[in-house]
Amino acid sequence: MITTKDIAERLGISVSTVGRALSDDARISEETKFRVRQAASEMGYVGNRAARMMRGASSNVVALVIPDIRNSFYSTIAHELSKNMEAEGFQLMLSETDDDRMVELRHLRELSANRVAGVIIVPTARPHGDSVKLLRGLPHLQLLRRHPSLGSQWFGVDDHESLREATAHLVTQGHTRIAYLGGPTELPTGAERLRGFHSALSEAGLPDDAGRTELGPPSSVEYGREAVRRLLEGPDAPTALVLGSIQLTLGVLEELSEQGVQVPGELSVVGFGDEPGFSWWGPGLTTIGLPIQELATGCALWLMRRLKTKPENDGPYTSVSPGSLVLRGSTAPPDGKAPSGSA
Amino acid sequence: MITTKDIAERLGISVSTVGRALSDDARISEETKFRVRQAASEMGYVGNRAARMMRGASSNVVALVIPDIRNSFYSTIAHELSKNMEAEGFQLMLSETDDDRMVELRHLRELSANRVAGVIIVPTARPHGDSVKLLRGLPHLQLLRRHPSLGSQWFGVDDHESLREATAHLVTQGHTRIAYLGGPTELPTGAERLRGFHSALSEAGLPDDAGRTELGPPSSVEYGREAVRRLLEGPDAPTALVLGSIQLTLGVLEELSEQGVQVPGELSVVGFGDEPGFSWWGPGLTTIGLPIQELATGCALWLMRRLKTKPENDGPYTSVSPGSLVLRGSTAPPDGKAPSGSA
DNA sequence: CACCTTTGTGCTAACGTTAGCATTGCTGTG
DNA sequence: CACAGCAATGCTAACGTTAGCACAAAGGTG
Repeated sequence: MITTKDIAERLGISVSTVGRALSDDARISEETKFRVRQAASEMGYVGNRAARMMRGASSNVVALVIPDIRNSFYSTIAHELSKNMEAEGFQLMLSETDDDRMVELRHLRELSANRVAGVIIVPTARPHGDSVKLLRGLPHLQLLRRHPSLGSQWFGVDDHESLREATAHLVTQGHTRIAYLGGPTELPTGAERLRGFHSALSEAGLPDDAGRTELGPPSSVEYGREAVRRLLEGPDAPTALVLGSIQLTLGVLEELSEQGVQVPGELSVVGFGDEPGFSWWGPGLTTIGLPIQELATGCALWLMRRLKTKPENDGPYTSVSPGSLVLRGSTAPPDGKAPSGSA
Repeated sequence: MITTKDIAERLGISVSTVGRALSDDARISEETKFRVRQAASEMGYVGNRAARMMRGASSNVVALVIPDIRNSFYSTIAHELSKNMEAEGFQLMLSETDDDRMVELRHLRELSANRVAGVIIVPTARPHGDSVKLLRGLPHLQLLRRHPSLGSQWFGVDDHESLREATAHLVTQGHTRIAYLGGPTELPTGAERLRGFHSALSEAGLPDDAGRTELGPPSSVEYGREAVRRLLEGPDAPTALVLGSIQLTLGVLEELSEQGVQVPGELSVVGFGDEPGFSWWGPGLTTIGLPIQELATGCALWLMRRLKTKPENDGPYTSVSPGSLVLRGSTAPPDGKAPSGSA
């Protein structure tokens, strides 16, 4: 690799002069600057950021720590972050945890060793103590999920209200046997979504056991298939289903298609998230739309500002974006009942 | 940030001893090692890789340079790479080019400044001269697309054969007015796919003008919608459509759903790639399946080996994976003709 | 002409880590 | 007891860059 020393030797000047010429220092003559730049360009010089970091410069890398990039929520986020950060000269490091706290810890160790400038993290259910320590030493931001022992900067969506609204929609249509299929309550998002589901039921005066729930790994398509199979068995199968995870939704849709379940005839369904395929699935999937793009842009802007200014303004920050129910054809009153007021 | 010096001062020993204790050097007494590790752990010491790199250690970061992470091909690749590399202690840097050669160049400059250990790149149509220079100085690997001025290591799929097979399938069913909608021929993949399409037509003895083609930005869902609208206009609209890009496929499916086009009645369709929604779209989308996961694993293994061994074995390497046609319900003979032999 | 200022450049140290070489104190052997 | 050998540790330099200070030459001012 070419260094400033190589350029200096070739031009018979000192490394200091080369360094200053490259950083456009006012004290260097225009002629020298020109010759240095010429030589640097010819020789393919690229500054060594590791050396700059040793001199106190900060890294230009921000890490995104997420469960799985194949989840369209996360790839959307990665894209949006990348786009916003590229404009500011930052690079994006991608770390997938697979929702495994030990993998998360290993990644955080590496990120810390690499002295990344900041971290945007969707934490696992219970991050390792060392992960917490490592994050304390880094500007970081929690995304979607929120763990109390991490920093108090958080960008998320209103999980409770989203699920409440979705469930209320089904209640309004007259459903009384409604199932919820979502992630485990260990995850803050899982807990909030389940809570939203129950809120809607109790607000409607429905008994708590009106709602059947299946909680499982939120990023397992396969679990979605199994769970919906279980839910539809037996005589008192629910007439409506609300989902609390995009991957589970994908599994459910596949299974329902394969088994030829009539939607919304036999079962009303409200999905979670919005994928291209959701609009063309069966009668069109009514689903909980989330402003993921805006969320990611918000994160990017916040972090960019945080990294460019003094770290004084590190007060707690919370941004809760509302979801919105996207109405399509997959929900209808059960057994042709009237749309409302029949309980 | 805690350094070895801090640990040394606290324990009243030299930095050398601390460094050696942490790297488990045989010359250091067990007792000292224990004390150093204890202190390091308590103080939250994390080695500074920038400093190690200055001493000749190589980076543990590999960059993935792709057009857009939201494309499921690329998110699958990113996931697979990440998974394989994490096991070897490598981290993944993500750079999105948006198929813009200047953005690509900016990213490569940064990656080079950060002294990444290697690069896996899906190059833009015509990478900038400086991009080529930069890549020459880095172990790199081309993925899917292949540009002659870059290195001779390439992992791709058989674009020509995949499209030939897909088109031949339609020809066999009796279609004589077939359209191809894919990426521009400036992209090596676009050119190969188009060539495959034409190969199938000429093998079938069909005139070249039997095939209508629409070439546009391969990652624009919107362009897919517009293009299929154009294709279906007019009296001699094609009876079958083959696609050459996953994003264009998404656009086409949306548009066909919205317009209520009968598939395969009015139009037979062969998609590109395989997404969750493809199986439940209309009658099920017949599509060109590609072994993206295997491809990514191959890349990861090749690069990990390359980075761990001496760079002697840098001979040309090419891996071409075959695609496979996934038959579902979206293709049928036109106008109820017999499945074959009716031309 | 002595002095100050300006302009352009060089020298040196520092960042954190590590490898080579030097040093210290001890044990064992002749 | 002298000395070799060894175990444990310290000292120093080097990686590439940059900032502070020093320095030389030239021009301007009294």
